[in-house]
Amino acid sequence: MKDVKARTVFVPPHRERGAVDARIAESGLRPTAQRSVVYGVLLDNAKEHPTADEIFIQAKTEKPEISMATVYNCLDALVKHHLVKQVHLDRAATRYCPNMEEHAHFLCETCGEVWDFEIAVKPRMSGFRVPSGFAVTQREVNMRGVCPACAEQEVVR
Amino acid sequence: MKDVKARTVFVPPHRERGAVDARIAESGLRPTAQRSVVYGVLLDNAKEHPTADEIFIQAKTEKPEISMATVYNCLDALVKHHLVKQVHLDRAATRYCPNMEEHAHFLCETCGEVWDFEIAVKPRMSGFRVPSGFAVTQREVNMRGVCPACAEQEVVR
DNA sequence: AATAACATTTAGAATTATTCTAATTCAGGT
DNA sequence: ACCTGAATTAGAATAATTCTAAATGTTATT
Repeated sequence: MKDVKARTVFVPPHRERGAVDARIAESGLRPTAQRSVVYGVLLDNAKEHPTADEIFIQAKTEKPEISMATVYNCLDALVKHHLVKQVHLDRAATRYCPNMEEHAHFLCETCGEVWDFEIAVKPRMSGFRVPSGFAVTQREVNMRGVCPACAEQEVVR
Repeated sequence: MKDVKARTVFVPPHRERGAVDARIAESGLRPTAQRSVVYGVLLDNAKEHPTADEIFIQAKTEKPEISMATVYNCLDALVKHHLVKQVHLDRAATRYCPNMEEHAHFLCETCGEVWDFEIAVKPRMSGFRVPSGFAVTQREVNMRGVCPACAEQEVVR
């Protein structure tokens, strides 16, 4: 699997960078400089579903003193406050996604890129029956397979 | 989150232990002693969605010479041959599931147990639109929330 | 404005899951 | 029995994440 940046099919609504602090505050979190940078980086790179590490590298260009531990702290805080969600596609590093609309992820097993798939019908995890008594607060839908570009190459080969 | 064994709502069809080797062979894998033990342990503990580590501990009681690397090797082989699937619920260790029927997983965020949720309608990842050109070979649906037992306790408290 | 109380950040060490490596063992075909 | 390749093994190595303790920053209280 090549080590390539992930792209997306479904482009999440873009958020103006100036509003980042406001959003953080609205969520109930104190908007510290570090949280702003981390969330900002994530918003700017939503399509790439970056890992903590990738976020750290980018955040460092904006705020060189930031530490890896802080990136993890901030991400955890953002996740707890529902501004960001984690994507667990495989054994590899967790990816982060600031698109909070219900959508699925697709991992191309050939090139490693990650894509967003939107839902057709409204929400509701249609098809899955939640037994009574269980309170579902979060859903994660992941698919794997081959993306169009890689499928093409296989034919050629 | 307490460290508790996982239970299940949906009990996967039980497989007789004697047929384990046959199944492995059918999948195209050579049924070695280690693969039999690993797959057997997994079938016997399907409800618990064990981690590689937990499988290792159990496998060791049946075959003391088995090594952790072998458990990983076997699990990888079983996954490749579609006898087992990986479950990526969070940052923690990957869990393994020998129930290959399409179903979802539910993680109780309070007690840490994992449950199987069956699908209501037939298959088809209904609700999610797969853009044309993408070939989906595998799906994983995970939910998180609070299980009945934990919900009960919260009320009491 | 000073102080106390608390939250956040930091660097680096520690932990954990997983993968890698090289040597050894095993199984099937000749 | 012997050869060849596959599978297994122990242990080292790696990678992601968490932990720790100290330092810094923020807010509330006086």
